[in-house]
Amino acid sequence: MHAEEPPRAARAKRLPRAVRERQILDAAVAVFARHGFHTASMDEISEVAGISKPMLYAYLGSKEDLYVACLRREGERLMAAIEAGADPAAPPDVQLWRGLRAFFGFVAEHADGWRVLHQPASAAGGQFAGELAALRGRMIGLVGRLLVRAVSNGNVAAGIGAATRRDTDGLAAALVGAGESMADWWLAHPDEPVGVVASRLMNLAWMGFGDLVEGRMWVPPHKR
Amino acid sequence: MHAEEPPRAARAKRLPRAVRERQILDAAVAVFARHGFHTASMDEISEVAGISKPMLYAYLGSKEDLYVACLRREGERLMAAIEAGADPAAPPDVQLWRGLRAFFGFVAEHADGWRVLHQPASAAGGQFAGELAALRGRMIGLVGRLLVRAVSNGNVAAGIGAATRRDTDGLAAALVGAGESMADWWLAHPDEPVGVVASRLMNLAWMGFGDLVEGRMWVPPHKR
DNA sequence: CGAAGTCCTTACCGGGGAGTAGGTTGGGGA
DNA sequence: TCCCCAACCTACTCCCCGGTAAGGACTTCG
Repeated sequence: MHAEEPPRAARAKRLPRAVRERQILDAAVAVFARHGFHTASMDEISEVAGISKPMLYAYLGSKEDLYVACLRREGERLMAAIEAGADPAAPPDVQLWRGLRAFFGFVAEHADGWRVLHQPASAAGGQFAGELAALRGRMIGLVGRLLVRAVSNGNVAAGIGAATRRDTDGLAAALVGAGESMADWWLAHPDEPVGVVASRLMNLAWMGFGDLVEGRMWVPPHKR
Repeated sequence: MHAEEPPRAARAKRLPRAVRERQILDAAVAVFARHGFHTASMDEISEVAGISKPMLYAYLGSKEDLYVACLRREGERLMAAIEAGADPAAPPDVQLWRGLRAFFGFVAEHADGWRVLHQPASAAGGQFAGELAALRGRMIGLVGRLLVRAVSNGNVAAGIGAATRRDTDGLAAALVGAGESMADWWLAHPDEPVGVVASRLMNLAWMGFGDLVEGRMWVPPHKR
């Protein structure tokens, strides 16, 4: 039944340890990004890496060790990307600008790494991912319509006038994410009263968007 | 070995179906919140619910069905809480204010529900939860220090002067969450160039915080 | 009292996947 | 040329956990 065994020379043979470890980590990141930790199988990782299973254990240890290794490598890469553009001498707004550029740059270049870092979710086969996405979509839609209404009551900021719908959708997603994140933070600081937390986010969100409505924008220094 | 079998009357016996279903869902939400979907076992859920395993399957179907039921119930509760305070006649800022209050109110009263909805993560036994939390902490620290520096360069907003450190930490968490969320949104709209996404979040974040630095605040109408 | 139906349990099955035992190949040194 | 060791694979074992079969007890109605 193993009639047409492929020449097998296709799989580069007997590589030095460091190279193999890189290959394995790359494969693991890809698989973990697609399936999440639990649904990912060591068999699939070994297959993607073009290697047999015992090699994984010989080089990277248990499945948990391997996952931690992925988290560490991608995490370090992310932090390195952000800190690379850091310039403590620059004014705060420029620093923030550069940090955001670096962050989104990382996401663009290492989408799988970002997925591994951010969504240990996606665990099951996209089944209740649908449920969650639907709920999230409803909330984003709610906020988005609110923003659209607010925009139509004020002056549309010049820079975002062209693709308003896109902008409001993206901003709505950001607001929802900010709310979720602050909620997590709140769980770690339970002594804060509701009003303080809510008004803090309110100040962040509304004052920012209020400025956009009135046509004030932050622009990168020197045309970039 | 089953020497001192407890009277077992402690477990309320022979309850009507509706009550049992509520008990089961409550237990499932608690367990899923603590362990995530995959690491949670039906045995543990049945134990927490004070019931035997086949009852779960008789009443709620498979493990996935049960999980979906939890998502739906908690999701509906969340949406209901938010929509309850909605008043389309109110001005946008008041609407947003009420929505935030309702949202955080839900999180406060149904922390487990929120966890189930938001972090299908936490999958493994808090092991690499630590890894992720550490990375997130570094990023929040980075942003937090940036905000502290920015505040000390401007006028401290009157309302947040007392607990500046807390405020900046919370705002930093919110900004990080907004960034993560917008990153996810971006993955669903890959045609957007980096600069557009980054500057959109920049406008949201900085203009909002810029106002705070200059002492301008949004205040709830009529002292609430 | 007996029949009927519902609630509930113990005790098991089967599959999938983490982890391993042991043999095989190929290259570098004597 | 021959040996030896490191890289590598095939082919298992074993456990955990989702799911179920088959039967027991309490309650209610004729």
